[in-house]
Amino acid sequence: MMKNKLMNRKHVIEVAAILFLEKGFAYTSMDELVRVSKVSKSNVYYHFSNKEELLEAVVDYWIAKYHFAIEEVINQQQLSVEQRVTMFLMQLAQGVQVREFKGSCPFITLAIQSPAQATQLKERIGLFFAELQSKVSLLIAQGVERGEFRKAIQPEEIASLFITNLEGALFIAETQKDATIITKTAQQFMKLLH
Amino acid sequence: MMKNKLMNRKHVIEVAAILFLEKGFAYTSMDELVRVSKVSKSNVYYHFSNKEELLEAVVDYWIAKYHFAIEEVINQQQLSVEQRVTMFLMQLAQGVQVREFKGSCPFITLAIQSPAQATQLKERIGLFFAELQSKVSLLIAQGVERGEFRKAIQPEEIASLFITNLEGALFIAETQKDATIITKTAQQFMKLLH
DNA sequence: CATATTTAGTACTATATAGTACTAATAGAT
DNA sequence: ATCTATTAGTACTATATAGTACTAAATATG
Repeated sequence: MMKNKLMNRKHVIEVAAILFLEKGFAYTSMDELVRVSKVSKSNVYYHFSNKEELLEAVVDYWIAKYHFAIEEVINQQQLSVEQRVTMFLMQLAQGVQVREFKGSCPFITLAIQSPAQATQLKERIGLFFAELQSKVSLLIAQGVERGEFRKAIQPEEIASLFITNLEGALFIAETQKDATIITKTAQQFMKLLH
Repeated sequence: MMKNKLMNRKHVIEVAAILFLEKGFAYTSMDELVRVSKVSKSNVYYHFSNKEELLEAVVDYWIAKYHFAIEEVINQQQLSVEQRVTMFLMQLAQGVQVREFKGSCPFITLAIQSPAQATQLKERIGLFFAELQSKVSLLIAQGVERGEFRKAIQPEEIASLFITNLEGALFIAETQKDATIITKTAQQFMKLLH
């Protein structure tokens, strides 16, 4: 059954990653995780000494997943900035729909649901957004260089705006149960940069 | 002690409104609410048959509070649209700081933390944003009429963008513990409309 | 093969906490 | 003055659930 070491660990994280978003961290019991993942409780606690440690692993999982997805689209230099952004947002919108409009932004959703003492976790999420900011800045700068956006555009400031806009779109999509708003608002936004 | 009927009810809602945002709905016990509010447990349950009913009252409280604050700034017709928007955002930013960067947007924060079965509550919050959207549309349209924004601006679409941007700014402010981003991004945003 | 790591299973404990049941006092309204 | 609505207090129950303790088996690794 066990193909390779730590297979259960990874599986538990993946199941928890979905459950924590769809049902909420506080509303997901370890017993339910055991039931859904089909991994024994003793083994779950063998890998994670408590629920909060599992939550940290879940946050790391989402960060790694997003980092990977972001790098993948950014590196497709043959595409326009607008095309790459749209591609990425379509992935996000799909994820939101798959999760039935729950946990549209995994990071802020988990940060909000985490217990007050989980400061470490919140810092890591803060760092993620700081890194995202610089990546988007470079992308916007590239858009300006390539003539996609007008010259007056300040990459840093517009990157900040882009991210806040995206985050808001994710949560509004959640409340309105409409994932199209994610790509639509970004399209509108980029129109303002032409 | 009791000045007027239902004084405790109101007081409990106000205390819960803060506790639910600062500590989280799931992490706020009814015992703590009793301790902080200094209202007896029996009386709390006299007014609210369970915790979820209290949560609904809290959401209604925030909706009423925001509606009032929004109407108040919108109606100051002698001010420019930009001035009114900035005024309102400064109020929001102050609230975020007072709550120490917790629950920057009360509605989405509470919606995310509410139990899965609280569908009613989520619908009410969805409605709030729909109403907000039409109010902001009118305001943007006024900005175009008055020549503050360029003529090509489409009020509906830009209102949607403005709201997503604001929501995102609130949550990014929370993760970065920096409230200035709320007014800054809005300023940047409105620059794009000139 | 021998040893360490990973896994399952079962039963259990401890604790937090939502909610109840009662009595009795106080305030408001008519 | 009387009746109803609101309040406090105290003690209690029921339950969910995080985490533990143990045994034993299966798998990986050197």
